[in-house]
Amino acid sequence: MKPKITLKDIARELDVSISTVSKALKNSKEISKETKDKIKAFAKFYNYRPNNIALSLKNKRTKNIGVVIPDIVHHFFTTVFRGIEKYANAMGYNVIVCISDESYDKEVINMEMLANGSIDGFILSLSAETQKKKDFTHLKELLDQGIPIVLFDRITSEIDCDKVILNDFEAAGDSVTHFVKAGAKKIALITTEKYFNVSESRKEGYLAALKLNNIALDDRLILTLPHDRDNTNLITEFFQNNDVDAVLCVNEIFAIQCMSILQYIGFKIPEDISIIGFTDGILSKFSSPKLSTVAQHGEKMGELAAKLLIQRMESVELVEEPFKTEVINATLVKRGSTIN
Amino acid sequence: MKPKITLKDIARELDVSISTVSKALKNSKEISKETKDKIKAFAKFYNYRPNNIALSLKNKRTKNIGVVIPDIVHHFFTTVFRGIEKYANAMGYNVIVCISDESYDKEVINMEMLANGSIDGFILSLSAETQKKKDFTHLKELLDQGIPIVLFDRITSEIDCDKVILNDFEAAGDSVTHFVKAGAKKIALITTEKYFNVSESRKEGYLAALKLNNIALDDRLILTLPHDRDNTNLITEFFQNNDVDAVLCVNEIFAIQCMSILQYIGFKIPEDISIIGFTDGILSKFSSPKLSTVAQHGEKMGELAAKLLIQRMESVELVEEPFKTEVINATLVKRGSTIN
DNA sequence: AAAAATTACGAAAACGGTTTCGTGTTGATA
DNA sequence: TATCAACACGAAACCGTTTTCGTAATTTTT
Repeated sequence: MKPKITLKDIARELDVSISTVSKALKNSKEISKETKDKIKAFAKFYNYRPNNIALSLKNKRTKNIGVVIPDIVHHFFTTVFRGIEKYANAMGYNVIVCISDESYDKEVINMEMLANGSIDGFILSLSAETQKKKDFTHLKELLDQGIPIVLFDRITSEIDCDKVILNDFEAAGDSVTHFVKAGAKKIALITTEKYFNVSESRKEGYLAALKLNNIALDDRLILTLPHDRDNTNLITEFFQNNDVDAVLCVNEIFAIQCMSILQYIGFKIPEDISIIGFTDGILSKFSSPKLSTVAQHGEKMGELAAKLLIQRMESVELVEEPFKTEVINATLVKRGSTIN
Repeated sequence: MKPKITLKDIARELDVSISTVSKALKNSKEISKETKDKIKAFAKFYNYRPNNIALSLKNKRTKNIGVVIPDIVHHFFTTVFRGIEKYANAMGYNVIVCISDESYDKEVINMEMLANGSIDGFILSLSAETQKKKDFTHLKELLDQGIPIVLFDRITSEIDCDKVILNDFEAAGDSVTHFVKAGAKKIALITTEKYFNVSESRKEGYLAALKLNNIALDDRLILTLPHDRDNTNLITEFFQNNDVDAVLCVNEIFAIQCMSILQYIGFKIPEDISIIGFTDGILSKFSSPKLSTVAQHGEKMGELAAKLLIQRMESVELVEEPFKTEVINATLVKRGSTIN
């Protein structure tokens, strides 16, 4: 076992001062070539690497980014995370992940933990509970302390910071229009209970597109499903009681469930009913027929979020740039569950 | 904007020494009650929190765990990660994630990056390239430096450290036996190219179980699929050319692909052919019929890995305990793709 | 009343780096 | 030969903590 070597160790062994060692390793021209060579050779031999913690303390920057997401076992967040990690890593940053598990308390505690020096900035997507509570004081305080934050996907207008979102409104509208062009008239929406800003935007996009296409809104064609429960019966009843020829689902799981149930009842997809789901995840690619989806480009979103954050962190308060909200354009991936 | 407050700030404002402040906040009895109260009140008011970096430098421990996994957009690794994060967080540790992306170089670079003080220990699953190369010097060096490592799932016998694995051999065998009990005779295996120790163990389990059940091995019933390519044609041909009544797949995706293709060709599942896949992910739960799978209990695996690591890190070299290899028992989840 | 013990605090070192500011020794210039 | 710049290096401060040790001042003991 050979423990890590420090500047002090090198200085002692070579009988020079610590400052000389430090300078020599940074190739300072204050130090003579011979001394530098000697020190470098020694350092190399013993595989010297500066201690990150000491550097962080000295420089007052850790080169760590804190990422707080509601859930990791979730395709969209996973892809966003990959984007963040990729970009951050390329820029020399490490990523510390905390999972809020949709809990307000965990979100707050984790962020406060990390804020005490462990990270230089945050990327986060609000937990469901935080969105319900609408209490963002923890974010405000961090921003007050000068810690930059980038919000993505699950954002709030109450906090002034950089943000990355999807054009949910337009994407939902485009899906509806796609249905209409294929001849659909009775277009259903299957969504989740409120307080998710993304679901709301999608619903509004759905409503707007109906109006745009001169289709009267039929409230009965909007099915709102509870979270974390078996929806099979609700969905089955919905399709038995309503005459529908196209369905837009705000997520992939609802879409797949619809498809299974519809096929079980005896509908043909896409001949009888077309389906589009949000989130272009693994389920969509392996269903039969393959599911047409709104691709959210999570990886791109993550990269962009990381880019915004790093820019903000590295622009050492020169001319406070105004906060940006970047919009990622979702794209409709047409597969077998729609008539194209 | 109110910047973070330090001990020094408090000391200056209250006209005492830094040491007094530090002691007061730790409730040392060296300090009089009045002084303590005064300091605590001040600290509370200004929301003082000790700087993690300074603590890390002082204590020579960061309370950070480095997690290196080949891929995050992968159900199994994601669940393992959740288990790690959960346990680590409960124990007051943070988790820094690096994705090796199946690359040897990334694995090495990331680990060396983190090893210079950023973390106290590693949890990792080897990248495909590392397994191919069989070069583990980076791990050996870290262990030499006294940094503990826990390997999970994709492990190697060449490194002496704590490990957590799945009983792949037995799980595969149990699946085969399950097929046999349901009356199957011609049992196929669909696997990946070598160098994944897990696939190898599963194959051996398959072979052993065949022997145990007195079924002669038919080489033609083992299909080895390449990584990262469209396997549709290979699978289709396989089933057209071979008479099979049960299939064991080493992962979920192969299983789902088989099921789609078989159904497309005209087979009924499970009446004509039964299927079992490894990895109890989201695909299995939403296919029709639902896929019977070998649940790997990733979360449990992650928790256990984190537990082993933290134990190792906190047992400050009192009586060097021997390294353990813990085995997680996979369980067969019987769903609609098998006759039960 | 002198000695001893306790109380309450501060100085300083340490963790591992970076960086500013001397300073003694050269060699070149006037 | 006196002056001065260049060279090569070291001392020390600093980042924010913790902790050991020293020490006045007060209280207790004898």
